[in-house]
Parts: sequence; structure tokens; C-alpha cells
Amino acid sequence: MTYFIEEGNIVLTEPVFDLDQTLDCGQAFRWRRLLGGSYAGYAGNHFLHIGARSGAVVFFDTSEEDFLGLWAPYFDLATDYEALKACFCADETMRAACAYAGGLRLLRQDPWEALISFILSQNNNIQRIKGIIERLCELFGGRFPAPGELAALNDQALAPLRAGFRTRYLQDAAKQVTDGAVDLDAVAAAPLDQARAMLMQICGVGEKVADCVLLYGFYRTDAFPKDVWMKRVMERFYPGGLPACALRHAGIAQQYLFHYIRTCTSIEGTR
DNA sequence: CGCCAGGACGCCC
DNA sequence: GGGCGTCATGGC
Repeated sequence: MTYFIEEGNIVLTEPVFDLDQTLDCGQAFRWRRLLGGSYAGYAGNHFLHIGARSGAVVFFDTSEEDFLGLWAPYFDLATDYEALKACFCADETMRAACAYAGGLRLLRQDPWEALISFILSQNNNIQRIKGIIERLCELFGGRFPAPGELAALNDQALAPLRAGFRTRYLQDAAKQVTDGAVDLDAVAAAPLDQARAMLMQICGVGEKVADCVLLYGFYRTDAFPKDVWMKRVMERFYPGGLPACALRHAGIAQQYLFHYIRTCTSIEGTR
């Protein structure tokens, strides 16, 4: 990782990544694309304005302390994605996905925020998920609520979210995390299967949502969420299962494949 | 208008 | 274990 400081901005020259592929690919829902292609958004309750400039990524108005302590971990800057992609490229489909979405990075999000986000994601589309989360934060003055704060809201208070049948799932998640029935620290420490089972104790958390929470919120890169798009990928390209080169970091491979199948218009017959 | 969305759940067999 | 209808909302 190499960067320099310029007028209060952090200019990251290595590694370089793609903001659209990373921030608008359905793994996080609190980033807004601005005119000119920069992004403004939040990780937890930390605000960031980030942009691209001639082969570098610029973290606007960011202290070195925040960059190193918050944003470098969030953008997974310590992981060598070039090495990962070189490994993935042993497989033809993975090679195409990496060529198409090679600037993507996995975001290491807050566990609680990821839990709520992906509960809301079920049978929903990305634009509307963003809207519901935005309205949720508006209830708390723009902040993402802590578990106890969310648990304190009844149906009537949550009605403005227009989250539909997912509202009671939010309430159950907030209640169980608040009273300790689901301990997110224990989830973090548990083996994958046990961690998944813990999360699935929450009403509205099935296998797919649990795997999303584990991957994006707990950085369990061996978790492999299978949504409708990934089922299409598996059916079309991997009827016999994932290739060996993708298994070690299946979650990250999944993110390349997801973005590839969902947005690459040259893939016919799957959309 | 109908179809779909980063699904989960209850019920049926 | 697998198949199917239902759930609330809105973008297209």
C-alpha cells in the first residue's frame, strides 16, 4: 500500500480499485454516486467522500489516522487482490469475471449493519434496499441505529421505512442482539457452521442471508451466499460445483461472479 | 398492467 | 429432504 497526503486528502496510488464495481455492486447499501463519479457514504457512522483521479483513489478530507484505522481495513487494502485474481484465473469463467470486474474489492463491514442490511435484502431489489436503509437512518438523525435503539421502535415507529414483511424481522434481530440471545462477538469467534446456525436463530435469517452477513460483516471469505444470481451462475457454468481455484476464497470469487453475471450484458441466456 | 427483486417460512407430501 | 404459495413494496 502506497499513499501520500495532499491538502488534507489521502491519495492512494497502490492498490488502485474501481469505485463503481466496489461501492455499487450490491454488497453495501449506504453509498451514493455523485456527479463526476465520486462516492459519498458511510461505514458504520463514519462518513467518507471518495473519488478517483488519474490512476489513484482519493479519500477526501481524511486524516491519516482515519485512513489507516478505518478505511484501509474497510476497503481490505492489506489483501493482495492481484494474487487472488491470478489464482482465480485458472478457471475460464473466473478469468472472464475478473477481466470484467477486476477493480472490485470486498468491503469489510460492520457486523450489525450487515445483519440489518441483508435481512432487508430478501426478495427485494438493490435500489429499494438502499431506500429502506436510508429511511431507517433518517429516523435516527442520519445515524445507523444501535441494536438497542432499533429494538425500542414499535411497528408504528417503523412504518415510514415501508419495509413490508421485513419489519418484524428487523425487530427480532434487534431484540435478540440487544438481549444477548444472539451474541455477535460469539458469532465472530465461532466456526463457520456454528456461526451460521447462530445467525439463523433470528427470524428472517435463512442460509443465504446468514452467509451474506458472515462474508460482508465478519469477513468469512469461505462463506458463499447463493442468491438467485449465483444459482444462475452455478447452473450455467458450474453444474458440478465451484472450481478448485475458487474454493479457498469462495466468498470473494462469488463477488466477482455476482457482479459479472448481473451486469455484463454480453452474457446471454441468463438474465 | 405483470414481472421481478442478493429469500424465508409454513405447510404439504 | 424437496416443492409450492405467500409475504409487502416499488422499479421497470
